[in-house]
Formats: sequence, C-alpha cells, structure tokens
Amino acid sequence: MQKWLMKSEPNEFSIDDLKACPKQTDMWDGIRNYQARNMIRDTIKKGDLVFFYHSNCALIGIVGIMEVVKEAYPDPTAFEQNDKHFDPKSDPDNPRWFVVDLKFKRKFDRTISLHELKEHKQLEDMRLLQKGNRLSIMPIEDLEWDYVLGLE
DNA sequence: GCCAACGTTGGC
DNA sequence: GCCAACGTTGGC
Repeated sequence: MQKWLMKSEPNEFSIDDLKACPKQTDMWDGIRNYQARNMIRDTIKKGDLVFFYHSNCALIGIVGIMEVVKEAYPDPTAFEQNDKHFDPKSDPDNPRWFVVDLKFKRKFDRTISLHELKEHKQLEDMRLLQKGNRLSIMPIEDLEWDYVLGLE
C-alpha cells in the first residue's frame, strides 16, 4: 500500500470541509497538472493512505489523514462550462483529467507544520521539502510517513 | 525541437 | 502582494 500527500488551500477546501461531506468522502477534483494526473490515473489505489496538507494559509502543514476509497475516474468538473476547472480540451470520450474519491480518516490534534518538518534531518529528502517543488500530489516513503506520525 | 512569453503554485 | 520556480503554449 502506497502513501501520499495531497495539498489543498484550506480557503478552498480544508480537512474540516472533507469531514463535513456526506459519508466524510469527496472527490479530489481540479487537478490540472500532468504529473499529478498520472499518479491519480495510474498509481493511486483503493486503500492507499494520504496526508492532507494545508497550503497557502496561516498555518501551513500536515493536518490529518484520508483514505482512497475509489480509484481514478474522469474529472466531471473538466466538462462543466461554468466550473472554474472547466477544460474545453478534455473530451468526455477521451478524458484528460481524473479524480479519486477520498474519505476522512482522522484529523491530528495539531498541525505538523512545514516549518517543523524542515527541522528534522530524517525528512530532508521528502519531496515536499525540495526546493521549487510545486506538485500538489506526491508519494511519501513509508519511513517518512511513520516518522511524521511520530511527531504528532 | 527550440525557446520566449505567459500562467500558476505556494512560501514568505 | 511579491516573486522564485516551475509548467504550458505557440510561433518559428
């Protein structure tokens, strides 16, 4: 089972928003980056666990855990003209963008901040901490996953 | 295929 | 709001 980290701006969609969804489950829509798309479409499997990361906010960091409950299917927002993620080049017969469904597992008692993650030498190879990294979905090594959980 | 211009991400 | 570090687009 592979582990992941996914970023979201809490102003747009926070871990509390996910928790408030019906069945505490929602589709992770709006991914418009090919590297992230490929991971969603090809690699992310049902049962995988995902760190929920809040970006672009006052307290940046990992805030909890979710679980993949449905594997890739076409992102419907790409076909909706009024949606901000509308992409006229995504053909319903040959979809360009995909989503997975994620279910809330739990929220940490505190945010494990980006600042804090940077202080741990054991985490220095984390994709998240590499300079210039902008991927909104990335794999997490098992050792990194366990280490982060140990900080909680 | 090159690369300049433009758009986006995301920490600060 | 700034801006570095990307990614994408499109003319050539």
